[in-house]
Amino acid sequence: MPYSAEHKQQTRAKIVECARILFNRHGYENVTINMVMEHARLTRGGFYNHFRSKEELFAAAVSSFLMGRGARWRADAGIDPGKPAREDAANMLASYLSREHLGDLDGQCPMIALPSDVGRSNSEVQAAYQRLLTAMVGLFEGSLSGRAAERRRTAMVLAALCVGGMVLARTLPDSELADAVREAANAHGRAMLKRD
Amino acid sequence: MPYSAEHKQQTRAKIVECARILFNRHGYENVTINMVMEHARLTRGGFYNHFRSKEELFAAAVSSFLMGRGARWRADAGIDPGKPAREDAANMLASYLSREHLGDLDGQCPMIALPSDVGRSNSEVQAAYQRLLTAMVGLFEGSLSGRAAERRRTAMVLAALCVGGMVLARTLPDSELADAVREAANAHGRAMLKRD
DNA sequence: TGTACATCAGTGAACGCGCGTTCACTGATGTAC
DNA sequence: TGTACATCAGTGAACGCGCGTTCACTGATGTAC
Repeated sequence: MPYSAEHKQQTRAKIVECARILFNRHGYENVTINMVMEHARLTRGGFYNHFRSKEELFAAAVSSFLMGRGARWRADAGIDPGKPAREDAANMLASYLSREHLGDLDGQCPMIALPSDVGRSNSEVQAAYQRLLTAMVGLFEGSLSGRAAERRRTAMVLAALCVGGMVLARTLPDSELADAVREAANAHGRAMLKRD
Repeated sequence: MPYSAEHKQQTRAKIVECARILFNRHGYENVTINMVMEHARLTRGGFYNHFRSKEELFAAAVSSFLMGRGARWRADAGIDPGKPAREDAANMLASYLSREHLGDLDGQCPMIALPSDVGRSNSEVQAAYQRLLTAMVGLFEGSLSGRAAERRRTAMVLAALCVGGMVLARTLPDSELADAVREAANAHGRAMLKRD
């Protein structure tokens, strides 16, 4: 028997992690299989022992964010539906719209690092993206009070603010303007949570 | 003397218009010079009579949106600084976050069709993108009342809502969820304008 | 304990392909006379 | 008015290159005996 049972799985995980970082940094089209495999200290040819295609790798990379940071969002959202984890929502908002998150090109949420790449990819990738947004909306929703429909609507507005503020901030070359947009979105979201 | 003075300019404009549509539809990396030239009913080689590189074309394409729809935003924003053109802002918000705009893949605002492509492009492209956002923020700003700093902050929040709501809606495969996000952003923005 | 062996993760050369760009050319154009 | 000509927008074949993917192989591994 060759190698241990989890050896292959570990290699796969290493490839996905390298891919996630590289996709975040350079975008889907600008990352080559070769780049990914070299970063994982492997060679080109071995890739197809783990994935059927580059797109399958992309789906795995977007999903892997959900398993990491995204899992925490879902955990926070699901702790106790009766008790609104208000500070969880406030923390999420503040950290999502923070300067640290903006500068963290490698670890950034794919919703802001790769929005158009995902929009053009296959349904597997888009499903992973949707799960990510659903987790975020769920966290906000759980922390709000009032009627279900209204809570849901407010949670979606907060998500749109988070993503919109960061997508803009990421793209604007004038970093003062970028910070102003980010901070305006942050302050408005905070006020919405406080008002609730 | 060969050809008329504006003949070349017209050809160039046709190439830019075809490019703008194709970039919007497929993204920067997935559009080839050949595709653009064929759509303009020209041949590959002639491209370099008009542009030095593909990236220069991209900058021209993003700018061309500013000259079209974007110019209207700036005109609306600048009509009369003293008189807040409130219905202009309400119209902008409603039409930006409309289902029509979401479905109009060809004519869509580049801020939502190409956010990550622009983020990865050169400074010429990013400058065009920033001008687009500045025009949008300017329009909202002019329609609000209150102190300058507060108006600016609110205008930025509205812009983040517009872009965030549409970026999400464009990427979500579940179209009911996409509509819900879009509508939530729309309703919240409308309420902000009304409250002002 | 030691050896023979089957497995398959990983290697690296090669494949066909289409890209952005270059270049020698061609032929429609408007001017000069 | 008619013709010769210089210009240069547009043509289309060709360039080098790097991509995603395939494939014959190799050699580290853990088991069987």
